[in-house]
Amino acid sequence: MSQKQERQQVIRELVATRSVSSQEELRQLLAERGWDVTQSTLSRDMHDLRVARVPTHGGVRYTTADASAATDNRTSLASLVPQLFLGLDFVRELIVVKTVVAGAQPISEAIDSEGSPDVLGTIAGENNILIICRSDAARERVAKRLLTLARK
Amino acid sequence: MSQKQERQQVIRELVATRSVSSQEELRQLLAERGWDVTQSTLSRDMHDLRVARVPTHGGVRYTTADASAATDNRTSLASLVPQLFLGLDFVRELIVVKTVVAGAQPISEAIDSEGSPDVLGTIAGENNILIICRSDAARERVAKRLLTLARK
DNA sequence: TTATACAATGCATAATATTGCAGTTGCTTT
DNA sequence: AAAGCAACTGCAATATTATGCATTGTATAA
Repeated sequence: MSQKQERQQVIRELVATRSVSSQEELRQLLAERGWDVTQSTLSRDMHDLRVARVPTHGGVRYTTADASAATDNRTSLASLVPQLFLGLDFVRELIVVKTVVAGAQPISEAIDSEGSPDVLGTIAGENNILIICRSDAARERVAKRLLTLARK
Repeated sequence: MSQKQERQQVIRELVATRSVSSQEELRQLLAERGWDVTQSTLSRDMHDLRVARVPTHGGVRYTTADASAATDNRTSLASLVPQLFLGLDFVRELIVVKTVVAGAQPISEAIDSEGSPDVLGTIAGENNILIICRSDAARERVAKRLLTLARK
């Protein structure tokens, strides 16, 4: 994955999980995580990612489109993940997938319907999915697959 | 209906039906229709109306945001927990939190939005939350924090 | 390796949007 | 009608975001 793609993935997650209100603020959050770029680059990233700037009660906030806008009856993981996936993390045989708002349910269903022997089952919240895998090795395969799909 | 309200209604329609890409452009559209205001006022109107600025293929356009995007009702754990928390239990890197009815969702969101590295993610049911932590040590910290907040 | 083509990025600056402040307008109360 | 208030708005100064251009990085072909 190129630097740019990785960075943009991190941006998607940051913007979805925190209340980022300027590109300069985002630049600092990225810097704390080791990504050193200028505001110019972020302006371009935000455009690439179609991250919207929406007014909130006392200011503004960046946000990604939610699942309702991105999903039109598509059900395969391959078509869902690039749109809805924000990031994942894991411990032992558990994977936690972060998604855009309302993105957990459709992805979760898509995973379940694949009936993979690696996956015991999934539980979806609002924007998190818990995937219970059969083993550490299984977890590795599942995580890798998702990450691959995520970068279109 | 006040001038302001009428104007904002017109703005809603304009923004919904045309591709407006700057407040200055909007100002001109309004001027053609007899509304003479400065861009400053439009900035305030856009905020009142929660009109989002979203990047498109070759530029940006304004669009009315849906409620979820504009709402910034992220409340702090510190204020939520004393009200809603009932107790917790854990095993390995998992914590199960019991809350009052309907208390799981808000606490869950508050935890997620903190973006703690100790927490991989949370899944909320009606009055139970599953918190997936990064490690046993992380689980200890998170549990301790919740218990501390609970007795304030 | 070197050359070539193109993507990615920073810098400086232009384009846009936000906001403090003061003046005006419109309402309500006395 | 006059006074008191709060909402509304313009102006000018700030703050934030976008972008042209030059440079640097990267992948590919020779």
